Amino acid sequence: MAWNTERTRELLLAAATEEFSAKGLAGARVDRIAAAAGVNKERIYQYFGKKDELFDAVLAAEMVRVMTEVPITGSGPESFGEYAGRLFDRHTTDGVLPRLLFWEGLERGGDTVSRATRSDHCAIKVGQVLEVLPGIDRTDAADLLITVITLCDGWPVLPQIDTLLAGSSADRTTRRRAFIVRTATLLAEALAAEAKPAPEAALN
Amino acid sequence: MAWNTERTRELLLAAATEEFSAKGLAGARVDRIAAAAGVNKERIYQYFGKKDELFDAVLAAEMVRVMTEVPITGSGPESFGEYAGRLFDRHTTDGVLPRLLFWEGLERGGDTVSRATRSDHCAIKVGQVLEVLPGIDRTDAADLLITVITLCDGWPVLPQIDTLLAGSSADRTTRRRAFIVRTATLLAEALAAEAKPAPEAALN
DNA sequence: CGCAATTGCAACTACCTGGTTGGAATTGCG
DNA sequence: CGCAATTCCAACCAGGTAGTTGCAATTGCG
Repeated sequence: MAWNTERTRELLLAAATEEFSAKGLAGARVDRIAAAAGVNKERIYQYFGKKDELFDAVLAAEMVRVMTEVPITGSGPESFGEYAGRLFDRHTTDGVLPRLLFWEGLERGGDTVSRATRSDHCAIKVGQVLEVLPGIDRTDAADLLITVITLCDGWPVLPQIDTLLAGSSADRTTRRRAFIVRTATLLAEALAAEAKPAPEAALN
Repeated sequence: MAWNTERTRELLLAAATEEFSAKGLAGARVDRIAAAAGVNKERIYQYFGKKDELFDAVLAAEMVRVMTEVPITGSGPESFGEYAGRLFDRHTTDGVLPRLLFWEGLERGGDTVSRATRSDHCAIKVGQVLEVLPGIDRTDAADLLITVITLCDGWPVLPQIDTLLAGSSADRTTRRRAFIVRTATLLAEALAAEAKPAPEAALN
């Protein structure tokens, strides 16, 4: 054996991540990925099979990365709101994962090739929510997560909406962040209050 | 003069809407649009210039259509929540506009060609929010709209997220709708309360 | 050093793309 | 009916695509 095969793989994966994020599955060019990685074209087919499978590898890796980089910790609605803020920041400074997710949703209509590995990590995420907001319904936890993810991921992908509706003031990002954090906290509070009814107020 | 030129235009626009929604700007095929419209290829270039401009025409038309079909009416937070529900329904039964918006955001990075006409209609929308929730800040109204639009539009485009996080139970759509309506109502209540401080409770 | 695994190179296939062109056919107003 | 505007048809262009192949060069373990 010879060569550092692992390094070649990672170079390709990194270049592919950039390319797919920018241009999508159909728009990405295999030649460009190989050139950016400084690696020959056929390595892609050797290591990942075809374009589609390379995209899968990229998306899975990126999901796991972000999920571990931005954990849900602490306890109570405030903590959950603060998580939303961190996720927002992460996506604002690096919009790769949001873009990959929306590309996948649009170009493949949700028919993921390798759903298996990813769903495990997602289950962990729902578990984290239940730890921070104990007692709430599992379905509500999932919906809460979906809401926050949709809001944080949608922001870097839909700059038009913001410009059209709110104009282009300098600190739009700051305002949007604050609004999302507020939304997340508010929702978490509502669900938590419902889980363990307050001493004075009953259900409703 | 002869021929029904207006009809030709509309046939092309309808076919293009379908094609662009499904495949995006880069993925759409001019030949396929022409064939679906039962019209010859060069008509597209004659009427709309190039592919890009056809996309603009499609997106503008679709935005105006949905905006007029789903107005923001009534008064109070409940009314706003009900608007969110109607928007959700509209996008769930016909996901064309959401897809077009996300395609544009991803493929053109927010650099819209014809922003002018669309921004007018958006200003109207913000105005409608201010009528339903009088007294709230204009920026908050915009953020409220952006939030609801992101949630309602993101849903049909990101089926993966839902499947991964919440499983694939039969009534996911119903649950998601309820959660979004609740979120919209909750936010509207919070902003309205802030606008005209309650008799008993002061600011904060 | 030797040798097998890995890689670079460059050409190649087979096909698809947006956009254009020239001429013939169709339409319906006046 | 005449005629001009509109449309169809079919070929065409220049360029780009994913994926493959055969061969020579490089690498580093044993």
